[in-house]
Amino acid sequence: MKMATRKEEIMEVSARLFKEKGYNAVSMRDIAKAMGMKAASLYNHISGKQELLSTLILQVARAFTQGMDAVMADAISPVSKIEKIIELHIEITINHSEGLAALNNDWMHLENDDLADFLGMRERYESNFRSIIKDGIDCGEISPRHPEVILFSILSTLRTLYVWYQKRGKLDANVLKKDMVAIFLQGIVAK
Amino acid sequence: MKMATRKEEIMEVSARLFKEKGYNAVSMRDIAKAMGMKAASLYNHISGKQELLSTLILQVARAFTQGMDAVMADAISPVSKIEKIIELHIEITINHSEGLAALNNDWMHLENDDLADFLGMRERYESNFRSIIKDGIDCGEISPRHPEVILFSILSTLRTLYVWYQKRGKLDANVLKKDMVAIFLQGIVAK
DNA sequence: ACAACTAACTAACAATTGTTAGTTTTGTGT
DNA sequence: ACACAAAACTAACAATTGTTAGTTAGTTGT
Repeated sequence: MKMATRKEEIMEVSARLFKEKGYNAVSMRDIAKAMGMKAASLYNHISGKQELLSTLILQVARAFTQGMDAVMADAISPVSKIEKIIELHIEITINHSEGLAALNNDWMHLENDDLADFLGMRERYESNFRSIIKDGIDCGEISPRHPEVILFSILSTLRTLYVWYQKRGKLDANVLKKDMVAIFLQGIVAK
Repeated sequence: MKMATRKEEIMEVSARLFKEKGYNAVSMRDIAKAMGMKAASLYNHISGKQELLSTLILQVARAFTQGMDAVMADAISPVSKIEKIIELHIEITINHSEGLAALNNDWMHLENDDLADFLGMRERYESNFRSIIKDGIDCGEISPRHPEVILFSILSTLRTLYVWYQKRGKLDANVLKKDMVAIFLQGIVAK
């Protein structure tokens, strides 16, 4: 039985609103109105506004961490790892589209341990990605450009995927993956 | 004489704060404190918080529009145009670093005409970029991938440039440009 | 010295914020 | 039918928000 708890409903609604206007521009009363109830009633299900944000963000962050760990454990070439990372981002974009906006735009409003957890995961993620690129350059599989530029070119695109994915009328996930891999690996110039 | 007016100082300080915490998380009292004065005193120089945001964003948006117009007027190949666009973004990133954050993250808090102006400029910009890519594909200069995927891959990276540019200890603008052009045109795979 | 400006100040406002306390309604198992 | 828990409600709170009014200090031109 696919029974969504009331708490999960609140989280979905909040995620949608946060995505549209940002964490600070959404009031508890806004969330309540979208749920068809009064602000005070929300507190029967959640501890506060912060919980909404941190649950949302850390959930997605853990999905990334977990996915990256799997990629790192795989005994494949650096370029194949990058392909897997692109797949990972597409999959998370499809399944956590709303939470991704909060992660990208509102992580700085996390507090204390939640903020530290997030930053830790982000740093580990980037550092894993960086080492994949460096390995690729060292073994001659990847062109010897500045690793940081490669990293941020790919990562910026992957991180912003959620903005485009639904706006541009549902391009198929497989087409998207194939084209993105082609662009980053072979470039856009016809040969 | 390089005399910055008080209003310009306020705009710089606001831009810095908006970049760190986002428009809605910065109060007029925050801005005032950073300026070493009281919130009410700000109103001797500006009309309100909205003016700060719209001035900041529309200034940068106009720089983009102007730059794109110049590129479109140039009688060069599609790929050369894309190179020029990359240059344009790097230049704006260096000169308007702070305003870029507001443009990227807080444009939805613009009101009325300002919002309409911004959306108009953004749409025109993207549509110009899209037509350059399509021209390139039509004339065989660019690989026949989904144009939308090419567009958003490049544009996402360019738009997020400001986040990385200063964090990663000042990599030279020329190196940055050379590597980014190489990555998008030739890809990252060694040949 | 005096008038005119500029730019700071203090004090206060109405609205909105997240949240709590206490109460009533709704639904479920016995 | 009754008890119990879940989940909604009303009312209110202290704090913070953007902004205005009125005042005072500092600078400049004559």
